[in-house]
Amino acid sequence: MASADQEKSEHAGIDGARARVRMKVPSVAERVAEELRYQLAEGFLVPGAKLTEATIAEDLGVSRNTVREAFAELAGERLLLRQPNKGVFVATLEAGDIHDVYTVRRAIEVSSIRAGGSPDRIAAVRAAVEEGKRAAEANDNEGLGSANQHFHGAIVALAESNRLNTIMAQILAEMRLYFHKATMNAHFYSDWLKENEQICSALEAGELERAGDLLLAYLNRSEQQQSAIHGE
Amino acid sequence: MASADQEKSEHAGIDGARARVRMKVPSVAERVAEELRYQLAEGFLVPGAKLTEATIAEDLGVSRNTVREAFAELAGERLLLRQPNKGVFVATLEAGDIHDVYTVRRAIEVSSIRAGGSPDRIAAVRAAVEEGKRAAEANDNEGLGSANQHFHGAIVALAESNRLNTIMAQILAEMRLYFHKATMNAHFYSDWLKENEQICSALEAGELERAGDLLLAYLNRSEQQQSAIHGE
DNA sequence: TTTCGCTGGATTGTTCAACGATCCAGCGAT
DNA sequence: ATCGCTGGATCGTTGAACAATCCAGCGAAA
Repeated sequence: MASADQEKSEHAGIDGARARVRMKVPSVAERVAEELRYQLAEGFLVPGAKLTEATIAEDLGVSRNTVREAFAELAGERLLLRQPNKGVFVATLEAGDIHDVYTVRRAIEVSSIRAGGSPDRIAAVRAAVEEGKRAAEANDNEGLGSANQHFHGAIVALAESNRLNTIMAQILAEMRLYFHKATMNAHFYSDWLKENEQICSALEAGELERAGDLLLAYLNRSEQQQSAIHGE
Repeated sequence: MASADQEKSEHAGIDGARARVRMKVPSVAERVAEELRYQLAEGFLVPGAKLTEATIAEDLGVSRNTVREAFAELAGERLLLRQPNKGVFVATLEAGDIHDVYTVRRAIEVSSIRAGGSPDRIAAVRAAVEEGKRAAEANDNEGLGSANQHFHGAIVALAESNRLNTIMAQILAEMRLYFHKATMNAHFYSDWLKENEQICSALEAGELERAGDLLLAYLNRSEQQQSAIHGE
C-alpha cells in the first residue's frame, strides 16, 4: 500500500554501482485489487452493491480464484464486506462508524502533529496547503478534496511511521468511499481552507500544542457535519 | 478478528422471540489463519521461517488455494511477509520497527486513556490489573504476559472504537511474535506491575491527564528496553 | 388470504490438476 | 575465483469440478 519500501541505495562503494532498483511487477491479484480500489474511490461502485465473483472475474479477464484473493485483501481494509455464502458487498456506513473513523483520526493525527516532524515533512504539509489554495482558485472541486486528503496524510507522515501511514491511508480510502463527491459541495470546503493554513502555520512556528488543538477542533467539527448529513 | 459483531438481542418484542444467534462456522481459510496465528503467538513459528504453501496445505489437510487465502490475510496483518515468487516468511523485526510499533501504541493508547471511558470499561482495566497481580503471586510468567496485554487492550477499549480495537489487536499480535516469551524474563515484569496499578488508579480517579502521562512514560521506557535487547 | 414447506437455480466455498514463470543451488567451463 | 548454464523446487494463475448454502418462486395447507 503506502509502503515506502524503496530499497535505500545504501551508498554503493567504488567497486561498482550494483543496480538497486526492484522492478515492480504487481501480481495479478494486486492489480485486480487496485482496479477495484479505484472504482470504489471513484464512486463507480456504491456502498451496498454486490460484487459477484464470476462477473468481476469475467469483466477483468482473470480467474475467479484471483478475484477471490483481491476480495480478501479489500475486505481486510474494510472496503468490502464479506458475508459467508452470500457474497461480498461494498462496505456500508453502519451506525457509529462515523464516530469510529473520527476516533481513529483524532488518535493518530493529533498524536502525530503534537510530536512535530522534520523540516521536510513539515514542508510537505505546507505543500498540501498550497495545493488546496490553487485548487480553490481554479474552482477545482475534485482537486480540493484530494488536497485535503494530502494535507491530513502529510500530518500523519510527520511521525515517520510506516504503520501509521498505512492505517491513515486505509481510513482515507474508507472516507473516499463513504463521503463521496456527491456529498461534498463547495460549501463544505469553505472553512477548512483557512483552517489548514492556520494549523500549518502553527506547526511551522513550533507551536505544536496549538496546532494539535486546532486540528482536534477541526476533526470534531468535521465529524459533526458528517454525522448531520448521514442520517443524524 | 477481534470483531465484536455479536448480534445484539435487540429486546425482542412480545410477538415472539426470534432467534438471534448467528451460528459461527468460520470458513476453512479462516480456521487455517487462526491456526497459523496460534502457532505464531506460541513461538512454534519463529521470525524468518519460511512457510511453503504445499507443506502447510498437506499438514493441515486443506487445499493450496485455501492456504493462499490465509496467507493473504496474515500478510495484511503484518504477521507474514510475502516475497513474490520466493514465498511467505514469518515477519522479522527490521530496523525502526520497534520505534514504529511504539509510535502506534503511543498514539492510540494515550489518546484512548485521555478520553476516559464508561465505568464498565474502566472496570475492565481494573480487572486486568488484578489479573496481573494474581499471576505475579502464582509466579505465572505466562499469565503475567497476557495480563499485561489485556491491560493495554482494555485501555484502548475505553474508546469504544472497533477500528482502534482491531488495530491494537494486530499490534499486540505482532509483539507476541517479536518479543516472545524467550525474551521476557521475570526481571522484565518487575516494574510495570505497580505502574499499571498507578495508571489504573489515576484513571479511576478521573485524573486523565496524569494517567496519560504515566502511560506515555511507560511506553517510552518500554521502547527503550526492547530496543536495547533487540540489537540496539 | 396467509402461512408453510418445498424445489430449482444461482452463487459461494473448496478442492484438484495443470502449466508457465521465477528463483536457487549446484556444477562445470573459463 | 568468476561466469554461465541447467535442473529442480516453488510460486502465480488458470480452469474445471462439486458440495454447501442461500434465495425466490410456487404450490399446498390452514
